[in-house]
Amino acid sequence: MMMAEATIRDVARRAEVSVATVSRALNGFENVSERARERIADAVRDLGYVPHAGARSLSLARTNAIGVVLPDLHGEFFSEIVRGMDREASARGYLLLLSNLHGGTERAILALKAMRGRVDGLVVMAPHLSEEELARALPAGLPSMLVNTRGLTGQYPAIHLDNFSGVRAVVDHLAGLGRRRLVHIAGPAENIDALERADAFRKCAGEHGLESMIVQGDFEEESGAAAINALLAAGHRFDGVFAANDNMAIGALETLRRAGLRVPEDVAVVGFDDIPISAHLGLSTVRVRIAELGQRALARLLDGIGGGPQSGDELHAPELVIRATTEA
Amino acid sequence: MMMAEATIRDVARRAEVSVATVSRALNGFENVSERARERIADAVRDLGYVPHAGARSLSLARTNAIGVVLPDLHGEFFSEIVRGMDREASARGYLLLLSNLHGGTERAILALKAMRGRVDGLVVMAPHLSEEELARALPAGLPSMLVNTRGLTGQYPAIHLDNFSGVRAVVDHLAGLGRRRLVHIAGPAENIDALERADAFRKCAGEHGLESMIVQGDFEEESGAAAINALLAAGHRFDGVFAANDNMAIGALETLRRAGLRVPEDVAVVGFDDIPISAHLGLSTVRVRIAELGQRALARLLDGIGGGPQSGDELHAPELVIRATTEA
DNA sequence: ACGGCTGATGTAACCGGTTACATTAGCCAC
DNA sequence: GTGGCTAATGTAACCGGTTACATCAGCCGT
Repeated sequence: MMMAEATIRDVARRAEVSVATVSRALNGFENVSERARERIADAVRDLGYVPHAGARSLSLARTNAIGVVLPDLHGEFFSEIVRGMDREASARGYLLLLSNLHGGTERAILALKAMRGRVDGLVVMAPHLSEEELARALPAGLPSMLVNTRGLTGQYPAIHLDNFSGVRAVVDHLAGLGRRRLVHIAGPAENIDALERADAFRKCAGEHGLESMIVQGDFEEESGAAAINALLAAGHRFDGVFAANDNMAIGALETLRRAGLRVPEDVAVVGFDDIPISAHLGLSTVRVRIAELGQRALARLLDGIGGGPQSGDELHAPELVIRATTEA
Repeated sequence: MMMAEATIRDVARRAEVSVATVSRALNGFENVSERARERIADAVRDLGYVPHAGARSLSLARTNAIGVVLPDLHGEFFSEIVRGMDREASARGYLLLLSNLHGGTERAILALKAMRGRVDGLVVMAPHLSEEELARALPAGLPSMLVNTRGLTGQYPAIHLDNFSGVRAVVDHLAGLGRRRLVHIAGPAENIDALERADAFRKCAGEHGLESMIVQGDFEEESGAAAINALLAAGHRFDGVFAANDNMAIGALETLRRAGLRVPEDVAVVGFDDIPISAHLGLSTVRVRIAELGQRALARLLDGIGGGPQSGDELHAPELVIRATTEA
């Protein structure tokens, strides 16, 4: 059972035909006689021959694989985006070559270069690489799709989460409920989504003429709790909290209740992401269909490889989900 | 910027040396003159040369990639096991080639064969493939590690979740609390973990001399709720529920409370997996360190490829987590 | 009977790297 | 000056597929 792996030449020898004929037979060409076809099928079975995908892609200049380069992502987001990509990839006969970007800039650049010659295209999500670094690292001539990554607009097709429309829906909703003093718990400053959400919040709250303030968080539950504790201790008054993600919203929610405040009567709470737990807790939030975003990114990339239009930026719109933390 | 991608021969020509010298220089061999080294470095920079990993692995018979073949997994489990594998892989300079096994047996076999020549080893989790199918599908000569997969013991190294010890801890715990009439909500019949948990439950409950029954679920939250509803409607009495996973336990928990039963006073509830939401709901459960399992699988596989001992089966022990649904 | 056509097959170059082996240059000792 | 040694380099085969092109057999019409 542990025989050395057979090559196409072994098959040719055993079937007493040439390698060209074997190759043609295995790839379903018409011009192969029935006799040859049978002999080859027998030889393949006897030898347990499986084509060497690496060699194949070298001569075809085509790998049937797509490289996926992601930063260190939190559980739900990571698995959902990969699931979406996988859905599209396997439907179209592609494999996914995964590379997580831990470590510094240099390692990230190496990781990107390691994709050359392994994949037909790249989906890159690299929020912490600068525009120049990214331009330097992306192998020239490799079709690439940028996801939620700043810069290089126009040079590469990209797909972004439409943070602005999500935030606007939240602020409109809170304003519609008559809330007048809002707090935004922001995510880490180096995160592009966190920044966009904070900016959008500032702008939308301003348009509604609401009193608003922004406190810093880091996307973790504890930072949401800490933010609320600090505000309460400082004697701040507010009737609505909008956290940049659900984790922080949950921390905020539990802290508010522990402090004796009623949600939503005294304070309304809204998150962002719609992670599974949010439904259980009745948290109003903005649903991001992450899998769909991943699927869409891959679909556009593959269409581009197939020769379709290499269109520019695309926005992926999220959706407001109203639950108990904003409606009695 | 969109020049055709340079090859090592282009670099050699521009640096006015042979391809052999370029190859040696780029791979850090000693026997290359300083002068040549510089000229080559210049040429590489000017041309934006990036080695073609596919060609490289063809001649080296080494890809620095590991194939990961998983069934359709639910969010948390999928992302955690991949995270664990990625942690180990990227620490050792390997990439992960991901293939999800949707579709039938034939597609699964094709997916496994597609790995030949792309990877140096395989981590396979294929609970729905029979032993013969698996033996037929695994490319001969490709080091493989089986995860939570029945059969082929001895032929391939494997790592399994130790369902038995987890279940025993649960039943011991419930018995220790004085519970005497237990219900087990089982997972889908074709799932190996579900089967093992149900078997272990039967055995352990028997050893304690407890009254026990098993009802069928499908790992989804709704099936947990449905199971409880059916039992209550039928007038069954019980003081402990052990669901084969947390999702079903949560469905059961909410249904019990909605029916006016107190948890844990009237009925204790235990799940399995320890998904993040369980901590929030105070659900007692069995924690499976999934990432650790994935990491361990990859580590053993890589050790094996490196020539280490190809040891046999390994059990991955989970841990009982006691929370509010079993302790007042 | 023969030229031309069609269909099956084989030969060998190629994809882009690595590397065994041959070759050359440079240096030293005698 | 020459033989022997070492270090640097080049040539070409090889990894395992694909495919352009050449070849060849068989069949047709005239």
